[in-house]
Amino acid sequence: MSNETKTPDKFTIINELARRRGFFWQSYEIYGGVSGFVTYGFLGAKLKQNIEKKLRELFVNKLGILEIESPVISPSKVFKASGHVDHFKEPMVECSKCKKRFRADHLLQEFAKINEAETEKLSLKELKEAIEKHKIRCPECGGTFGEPKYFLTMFKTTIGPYSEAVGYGRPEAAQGIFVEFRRLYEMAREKLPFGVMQIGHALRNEISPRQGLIRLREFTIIDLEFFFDPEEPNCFLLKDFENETLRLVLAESKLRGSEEIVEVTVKEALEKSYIKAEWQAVFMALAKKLLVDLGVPAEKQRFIEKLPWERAHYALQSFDQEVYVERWGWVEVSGHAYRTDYDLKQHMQFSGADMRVFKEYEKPVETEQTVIKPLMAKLGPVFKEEAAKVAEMLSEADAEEVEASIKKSGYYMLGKYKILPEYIEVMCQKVKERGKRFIPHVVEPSFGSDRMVQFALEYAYRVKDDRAILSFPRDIAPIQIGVYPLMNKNGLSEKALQVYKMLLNEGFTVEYDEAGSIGRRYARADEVGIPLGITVDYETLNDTTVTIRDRDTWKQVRSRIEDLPKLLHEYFHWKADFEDLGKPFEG
RNA sequence: GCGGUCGUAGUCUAGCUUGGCUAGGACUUCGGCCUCCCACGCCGACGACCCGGGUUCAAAUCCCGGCGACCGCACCA
Repeated sequence: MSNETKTPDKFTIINELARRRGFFWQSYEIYGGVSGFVTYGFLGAKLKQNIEKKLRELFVNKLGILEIESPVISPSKVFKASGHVDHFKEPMVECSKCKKRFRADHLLQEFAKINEAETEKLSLKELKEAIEKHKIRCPECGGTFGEPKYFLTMFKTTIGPYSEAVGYGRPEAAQGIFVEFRRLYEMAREKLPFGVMQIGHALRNEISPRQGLIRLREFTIIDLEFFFDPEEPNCFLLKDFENETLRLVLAESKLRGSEEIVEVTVKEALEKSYIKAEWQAVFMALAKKLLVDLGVPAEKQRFIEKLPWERAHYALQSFDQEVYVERWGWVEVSGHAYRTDYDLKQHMQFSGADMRVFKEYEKPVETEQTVIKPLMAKLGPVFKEEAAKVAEMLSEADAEEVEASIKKSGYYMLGKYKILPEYIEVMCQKVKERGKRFIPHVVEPSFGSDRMVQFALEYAYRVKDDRAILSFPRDIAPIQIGVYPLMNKNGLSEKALQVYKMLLNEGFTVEYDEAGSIGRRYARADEVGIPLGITVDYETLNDTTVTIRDRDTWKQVRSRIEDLPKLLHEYFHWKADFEDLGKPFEG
């Protein structure tokens, strides 16, 4: 604990509030705590669920997205194929004198002026040699460096009792979707475009995670893989979103050293090809809307384009959606990557499974093709045991090239084999193609669930009369309604409990509180962001009306108990405002 | 992982220099009183020296190690 009398910043206050009221806290506290792991209390868990629900409402239903759940542990092959084993690591060297660690490639870039594209290709051995060749010493103390070593940011484990069966904890949920592509495509009734989403835990062994919910070693990721035909890249929802504005920081600005924000409509962004894929632009517009719905104003959001060397290995173009927070400035909340056919192609290559889809032409295309037919009766006697091999090579050879060569010089050199005209028959074959096979392209919006929780808290937090209030949008508040007897006697609590039970049966998330003064209970409720408070007072006993209190304005209205279910359902579905809930009441 | 600062109830903190503690206070929480609508007041209760080792008759206090936090460096495909 520091002695400084600095006033704590918003992040500190929110994390303290979160811990005190049970939104979330660092896990394993009784053993001293481990950074990068967090436990959500029931308020936090509920808030997170509500945020995820909100995302589902926006992304899943309208687009017919299929939601799945796949394992966290995968066999090593999956992440070898995906490229993570190769890319999800950093070469580090340690100074033998002061023990400081540096990125080996960064040292070469800085002190030997070797560019990034080249340092990336170097092996550990080559890195070591390059460091020695350029006589690079520790920039801190001038000491020499030890052997370069990779730091792998994936969690590694073994599957079953055999240590050679290496498994990895997934650093993203996307691969769980790609590896199941064939089955999922079938479930999507073999039609493009379609999307698959999953919400689940992911693991990254961060070197030093210390920013609360912003950087965790185990976190909840939401990956949505949207598959489409690159020849039909049009988005059928574009009309609905083309006039939405996006605030972009383009790579070209960043190259000029500027973080200038250009504000354009979705339509303009596509016309000026700031964004390459229509679907990606629409997902970005949806992502912006999601964060607005979570309470983050549009002007506190931006999309920043990644420079080529900043991009993940799979991405052709990618934008990070960032939210401005007081403590750290702009922080990523979602990534929007155009992954092309990279992942499916890799898995196709590594697994041998065919990841292509079949697309039928409107009319079958008939083409005439020149085909070489090897005549085994001739090849056999000439090439003996090599005849089969020659025949195979022939059928794979370019027929037109063979034909041309024979016409020109009377023979064709197939590698070291001399092919004479009589060995083959050149035929003209009519081929009817009904369609073609191709690997779909993918755009991926990917959200950090925990960060959305953090940002929802940050933007919900305000102070009124020295009291903390979490002004969550009403549909993500963990608790919807508080029910309070004005006093704890004369039958008020019995009546309040009736109201409480009635609202529970109506499906609301309700809390009953009779402890302490009414003002204290309102304050407690404000602090966890309960939008409405219902108070049973002496008038209730006469005319069965109660007061309803608004968290944000502290205003109150009066309504009949029997009208509550209808009014409240409307309120929480944004079909009614607070003023519509009853007659104004002065306490 | 390195360097600096630091670790006392749910929270904020006093005590540490110079060892003597039955560890003090405030807020919160819980129980009670008060016709009580914005953390009112009054009575009462629960609750802590980060962990381990050492020095000592005696350790919250001194020493060593570990763990954790904050800030900076590095890292964040």
